[in-house]
Amino acid sequence: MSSPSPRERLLEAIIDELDRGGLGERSLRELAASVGTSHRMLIHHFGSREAIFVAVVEAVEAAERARAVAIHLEVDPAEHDPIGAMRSTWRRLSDPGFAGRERLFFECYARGLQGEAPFDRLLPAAVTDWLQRLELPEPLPGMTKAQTRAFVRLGLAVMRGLLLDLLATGDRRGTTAAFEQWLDLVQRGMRPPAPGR
Amino acid sequence: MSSPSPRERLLEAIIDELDRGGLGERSLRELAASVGTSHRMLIHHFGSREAIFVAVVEAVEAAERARAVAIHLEVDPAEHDPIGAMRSTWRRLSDPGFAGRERLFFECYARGLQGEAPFDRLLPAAVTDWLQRLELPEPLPGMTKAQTRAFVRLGLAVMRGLLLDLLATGDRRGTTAAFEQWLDLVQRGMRPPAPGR
DNA sequence: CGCTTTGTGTACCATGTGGTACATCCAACA
DNA sequence: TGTTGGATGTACCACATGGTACACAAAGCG
Repeated sequence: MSSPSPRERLLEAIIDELDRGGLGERSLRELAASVGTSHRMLIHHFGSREAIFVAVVEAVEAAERARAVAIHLEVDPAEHDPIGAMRSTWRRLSDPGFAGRERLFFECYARGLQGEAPFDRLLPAAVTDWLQRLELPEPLPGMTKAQTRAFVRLGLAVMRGLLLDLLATGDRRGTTAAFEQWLDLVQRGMRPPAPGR
Repeated sequence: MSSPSPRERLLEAIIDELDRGGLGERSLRELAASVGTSHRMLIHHFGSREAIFVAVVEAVEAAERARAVAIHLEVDPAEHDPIGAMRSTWRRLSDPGFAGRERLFFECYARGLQGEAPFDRLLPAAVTDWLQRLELPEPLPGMTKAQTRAFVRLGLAVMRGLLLDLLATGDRRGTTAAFEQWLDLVQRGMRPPAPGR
């Protein structure tokens, strides 16, 4: 609640700016100009260009973690409606308002894959964090524990894959239809094999 | 079979090099040194740094297209074993030998998402090309045509999402288990709802 | 009040950048 | 043979880069 330090204000402005346009090969000066300061100030408050990237990665990571927690809370309360929880998760993820943040996430992810510091520090958590957090208290019906883990992992991949599709095509309707297809499969798969109607 | 032009040889060396390490913020000089030339030569044969990136994107795009075609051919011959085709596709995609090329693909993809030229020209084809190519001649049993399209789209997302996971974690076993979970779901979903055993 | 800390602007630095000019080399070809 | 055209090396250009030195202003505090 105390007035934020200039560093915090700057970081927020930077991330806002990166939400549009990403970081790409931007120089300190470009970045500074786009948030209304001088490169001198960025160096002063962050120490170096690299340190800015570190701060950005940490922010992206924190946002990702917060999202995982939020979804965890939503899924967990054993209301036994995983389908509904998944659907609302997708609805939130596919909100156009988040597109910028997600593009930034994937940019960091990809640069991390190439071993570029400091983006690579995002990777270990990018998958395992979610898997840990989404681990279900007990196996799904008809599955072993390992299968359930694999299923959750698959679910994460579905979200990421469709998100990648959505960001590239902008086709929210089509990707949502694909997601509904997923929910359908899950629903059918979770019914015992031969219910005998 | 004629001896390749120096430009072709250079491009191949460059892409080989990018398979390890990506392009990141590499300068002409770094790039030249890593493939054993001078930056002077790269400019001579390509015209500009940007033009090199164009050539790289085209190569990545061509590789992606070739992969789609190969899979199309494998899936199409109506041998009615889509599960087997998917499995072998995943086995091929998850081959560690392709990891470099896939990292490069995702890097280009992410940079394209940020609007960075010339990577953005990869995006339109990155999804629709696959969907067109994988379009099934007739709807899957129990699905409308639109649902079948959505299903294929979902399948692409599963591959991409799991690939992203695999590249980050290196956990081929775990991601393959997740993929098997997917195949399982598909298999169960494709059976008519109540076969009556 | 003076003193210190912090934020900011101006000017600067060495280095690296993409790109060019020009000379040289070498192989193909008449 | 001489000539030509592409490949290559050296040297260079103007400019942008990340980072620094230093001066100055404002605010907190004794």
